[in-house]
Amino acid sequence: MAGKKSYCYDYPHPAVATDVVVFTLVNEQLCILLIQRGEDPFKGSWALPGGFLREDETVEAAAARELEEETGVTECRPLQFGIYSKPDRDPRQRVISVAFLDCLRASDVSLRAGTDATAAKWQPLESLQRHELAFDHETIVSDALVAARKACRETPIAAKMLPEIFRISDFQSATEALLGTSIDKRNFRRQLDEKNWLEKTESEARGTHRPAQLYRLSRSVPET
Amino acid sequence: MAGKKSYCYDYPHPAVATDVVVFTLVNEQLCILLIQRGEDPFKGSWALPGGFLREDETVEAAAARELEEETGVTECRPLQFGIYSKPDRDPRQRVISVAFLDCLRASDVSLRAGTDATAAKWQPLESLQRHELAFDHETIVSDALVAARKACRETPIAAKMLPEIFRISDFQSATEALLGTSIDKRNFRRQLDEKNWLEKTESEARGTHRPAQLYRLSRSVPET
DNA sequence: TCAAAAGTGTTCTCTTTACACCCATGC
DNA sequence: GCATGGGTGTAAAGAGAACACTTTTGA
Repeated sequence: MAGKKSYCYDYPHPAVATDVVVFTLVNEQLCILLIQRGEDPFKGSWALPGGFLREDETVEAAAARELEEETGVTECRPLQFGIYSKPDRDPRQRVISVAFLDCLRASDVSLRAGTDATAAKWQPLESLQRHELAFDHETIVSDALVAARKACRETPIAAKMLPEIFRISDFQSATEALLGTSIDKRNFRRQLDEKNWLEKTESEARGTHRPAQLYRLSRSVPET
Repeated sequence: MAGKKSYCYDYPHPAVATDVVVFTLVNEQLCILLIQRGEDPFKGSWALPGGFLREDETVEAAAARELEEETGVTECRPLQFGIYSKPDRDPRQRVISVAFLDCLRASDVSLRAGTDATAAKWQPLESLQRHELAFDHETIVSDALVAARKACRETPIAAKMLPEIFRISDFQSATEALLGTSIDKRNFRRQLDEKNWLEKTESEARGTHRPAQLYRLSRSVPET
């Protein structure tokens, strides 16, 4: 592609990459997106989606681009939560990774094996085993979970895992899945209407029960 | 020094630098450390201390090293709070900056002009004018202040601006300077002894008033 | 009429804020 | 004895946690 051009500097420059921890719900279970590496090192292992920073983009833009490339989902605003810079974290060359997280709907994602990936999957966090991930991605995932839990108290990020319109109880389950705790229904609803995160829609959800008011994310909302 | 060796890669690699926002108190006023640039771009302007990441160190280590080089203060643990990666933020070349902050005692610092700096000074934050700083360092400083204010609610970081032993009222003034607010004395003391940040020393401060108990930072304390 | 989920208020506890006086010393 | 900062408690308001029953629908 790039021919044989090479880029030279007087001092060593690290490669800079972004890694993205993508959370979603599959059957009410909190999962993260993993891709299977098609190249050494760690060929065959599962790893976080990510890639190298390009010349003309910020790290935020790089993370959003990677996310779109791996999932087909556009208009993400991944949240930066860490930097990983141990000199030997990648055995090939020095790579500094800027880590991001985002939540999105599993149904919007068309899992696609990327350029250097052979497969992709949604991995339930609960059944993620130790030493299953490449590089230091285990550390990144566990830091991401802490950051996501913090974020979902301050922003409606958990709603990004839901359909465009949803019931309050859906939003509560999503939040509970992310936090790993259960929340009292009345307290959850009260705190919710002190914020301005949701707006009513005209529709209701029907089922073998009382119809439920449906909501969507407000337009004027603190993004991630 | 390094001769004419050069480092080549198949893809463009950005330079990675760390910038450190160092807070201290000079006459009860909150100040930050600035250095005057001896080279273009922005020759003669004031900027944050910082420098490039070396091959064998993490960004945290690089920030600590820079801090030591510019101030002579060892054993810092600067706190990472941001990344600045706009492609054109440095007109010479692409530089990504990982930003850190720390608090330290002005009396421990021997201000020294570094390799590419002609001078260094403590700049009172209050009298920092717009457009006075090089690059995007104004943004970095204002983000640092937000991060430092958050940190001083969670850790005794403000005490790092004080002598090794100090009165509670000193700690309160330092906290107030950092927060830019005044705090009720009794509330401050009550909240303080719910934490385990300080331990009593054997000594007292005397003056034309009732002697004051002196404290030091506890050994087992959440570092920055 | 039953099963299933929706929706709704009150009490208690804990945290945060506001506020004023006496104490020990040096001069 | 007076100026200076040190040290202390209580009440009110707000935030977070605990807790149970009625409503509406579909089958």
